[in-house]
Amino acid sequence: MGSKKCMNEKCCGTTSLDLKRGWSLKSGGFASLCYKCGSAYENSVFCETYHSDESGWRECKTCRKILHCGCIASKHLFEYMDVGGVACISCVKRLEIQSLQPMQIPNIISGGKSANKTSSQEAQPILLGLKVDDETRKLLQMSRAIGSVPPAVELEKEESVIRYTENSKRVQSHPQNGSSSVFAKPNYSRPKQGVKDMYESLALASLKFSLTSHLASSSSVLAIPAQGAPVPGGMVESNETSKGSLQHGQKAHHVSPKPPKPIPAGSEANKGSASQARVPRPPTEGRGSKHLLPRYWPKITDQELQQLSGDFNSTIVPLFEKTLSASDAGRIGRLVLPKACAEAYFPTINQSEGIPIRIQDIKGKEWTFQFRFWPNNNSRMYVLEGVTPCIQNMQLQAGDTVIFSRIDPGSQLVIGCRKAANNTDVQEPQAPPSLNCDSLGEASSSGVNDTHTSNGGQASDDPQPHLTTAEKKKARNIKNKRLHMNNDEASELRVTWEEAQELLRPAPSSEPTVVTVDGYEFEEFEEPPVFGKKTIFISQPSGEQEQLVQCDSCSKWRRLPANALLSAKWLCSDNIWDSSRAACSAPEDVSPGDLDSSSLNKENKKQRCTESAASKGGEPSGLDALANAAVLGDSVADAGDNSAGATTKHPRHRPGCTCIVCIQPPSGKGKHEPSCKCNVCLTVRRRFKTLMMRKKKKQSDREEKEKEDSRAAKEDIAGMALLDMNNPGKETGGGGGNGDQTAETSRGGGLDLNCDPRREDEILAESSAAFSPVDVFAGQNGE
DNA sequence: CGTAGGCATGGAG
DNA sequence: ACTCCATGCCTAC
Repeated sequence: MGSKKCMNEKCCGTTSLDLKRGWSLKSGGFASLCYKCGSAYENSVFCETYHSDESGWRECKTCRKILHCGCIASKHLFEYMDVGGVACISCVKRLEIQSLQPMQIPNIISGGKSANKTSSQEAQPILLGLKVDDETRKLLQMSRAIGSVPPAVELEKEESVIRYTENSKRVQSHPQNGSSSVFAKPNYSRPKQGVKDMYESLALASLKFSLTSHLASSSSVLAIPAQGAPVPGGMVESNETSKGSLQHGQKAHHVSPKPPKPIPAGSEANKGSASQARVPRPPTEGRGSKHLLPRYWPKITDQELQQLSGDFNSTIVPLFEKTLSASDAGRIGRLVLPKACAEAYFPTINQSEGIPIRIQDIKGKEWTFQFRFWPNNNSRMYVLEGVTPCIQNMQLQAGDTVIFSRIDPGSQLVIGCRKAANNTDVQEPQAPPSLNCDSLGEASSSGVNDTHTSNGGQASDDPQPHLTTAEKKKARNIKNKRLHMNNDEASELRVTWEEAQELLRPAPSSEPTVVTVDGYEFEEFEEPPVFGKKTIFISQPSGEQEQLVQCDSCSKWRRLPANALLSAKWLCSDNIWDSSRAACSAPEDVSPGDLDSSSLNKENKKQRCTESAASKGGEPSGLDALANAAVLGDSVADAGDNSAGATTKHPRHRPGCTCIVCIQPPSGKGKHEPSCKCNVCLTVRRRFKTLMMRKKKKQSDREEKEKEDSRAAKEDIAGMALLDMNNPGKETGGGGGNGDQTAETSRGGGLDLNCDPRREDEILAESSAAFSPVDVFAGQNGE
């Protein structure tokens, strides 16, 4: 495979066959370019055989992008770069190799967009050296053989030395002539990420090297810090070698045993299973994968890679990965692509609208996304649009990782995923941690997925096996952002949680211990609660309570004893109380119409509830009242009270809704005993407690604020406060006030059934004159 | 009013 | 000082 010739007869290289692949085409594919003449050859037919063995990455002197890779062409490119020639396929502005004499130092090379930023700062070449002697080479080769040395630090046969100065200067020395070419990074005036990456890379090498140093403890060396120069992450220690490494041929000494920034892959490597080591793989070829942060390096095990390659019967080239942010995984469906990755591995786009791009998932299913960008601060922000279906298909959420790979030949892009090792950081507590992309099934390898985990690989040993430091930070970020929810969001969650509580049932086997708190009795259970099937409690005219439950299979409603405890999933066949109804084929206990109509509107329902309860002489309250409204009441209404007319108020109220509105009892009726332990009373007490706390807090806040503001425009402020009182929760004060009032008045002083539950509570808190849980019912009921 | 698109902003590195 | 990018915000539909 590797032996290719440039077909351009005028190519300066003539017979040499050094083509560099990775030039993206508008078609979405990639071309190979002769780095000498720039001739492009579609179909990436070159170099495949070299990728695995000769990968490495270099920085283009012109554009500063990381030209990478593993192909032999890039290695040659590197060599030419060493002698001053630059054939960067990324920046296009190639310097003819012949135009420079060997070792002519292209100190500042024009071309890169940041080239103009360079210049003046000619830092002394304080070096971070990477020097290898034969012994080291053997060691590294061994390490590489077991997968513990990232390609990023793989060796060149010529033992080129790559060094980085403190100020991001890069020095290369070439062993063949013993001299060095020094060229400044265009914007080395600031510590650039790319340099940090380099540091990390070297640090990684150092770490891994040290991890494998038992193989040859006496051998030489890797990362050598500069003279007193602090090395990011403190991964290497200063050493005299730094001076030595200035001069080619001088051996660097010594490996710093001090681990660099924790790069978990390293620790994995330490586990010895090379093929399963989740090693961050440095950028494969791609135009200008410059400064591709290690966090984006695809972390995939050799085993995964092999398996996936096998699955696809092709060569899989992991490109990059990204941990999904909240917005990536959100409903907007926009996945922000790291700029460097987008520019390196995706087709070049010139229009903001971008292009549709087709990406396969592991199953071979093809997704089409819109690959586009937005102008952003003189730069671009690349996004993939329309990813929601794919994300959902893979059941990914924030904190999980998507991995982009490429299938060769053909350059088909593949998207895979890796679930966060511990979703509890960012996900709901009940979500079990998962390492697999369920939707991707077993074929999760190839960097595209986490096959090894599904194969019972080593990941299970390591709580956070594959997370890089950056990822952990990101995870923390996500976590923090989640924690930094504003009050509104928190309220939303509270509501959800309260709703969830309605589904909690005591464990069947557990007996409650009754404790009294503030005069209220609570049942405590030894066993954790279980989620039960949501049911509707109803009261028979006889006063007997029942509950209605809907079959998860046929959706028919069944009447069950009130004390029946149901699992979250319930089928007719589970009806042990009524064998005649223990099959889906049995007629429904309650007509669907009753239930459907019950979801119409609350106001109607409330009225119906009142009417039906009154007419039946019962004293339903709370959930019972709701249930009656939902079932019996609706029946009544359907039979004779359709004239009431449906409104759109409070459409969320449905059978089983336990909001404070729905569970209120009819006016003047249904007062329970203070010690009543029914669901309604417990719920009300709980809510009452919350209300009081909020009220107190709100009052104190308000008082404080009023104290501050009272000096200025007292009357106006008072007016505003009055408005606020009238419109609690309204951020925009004035406008809606009258309308709301009118609405409420028209409902006879009742509640706005459309109101936000949070507001609902506030209204309750402020409108309830008497603060007994039971009176909360009555108080809001227009009495 | 809800949603989506597009851009702006600001924190982090 | 600068870039990147997560997310907020505004506007149009």
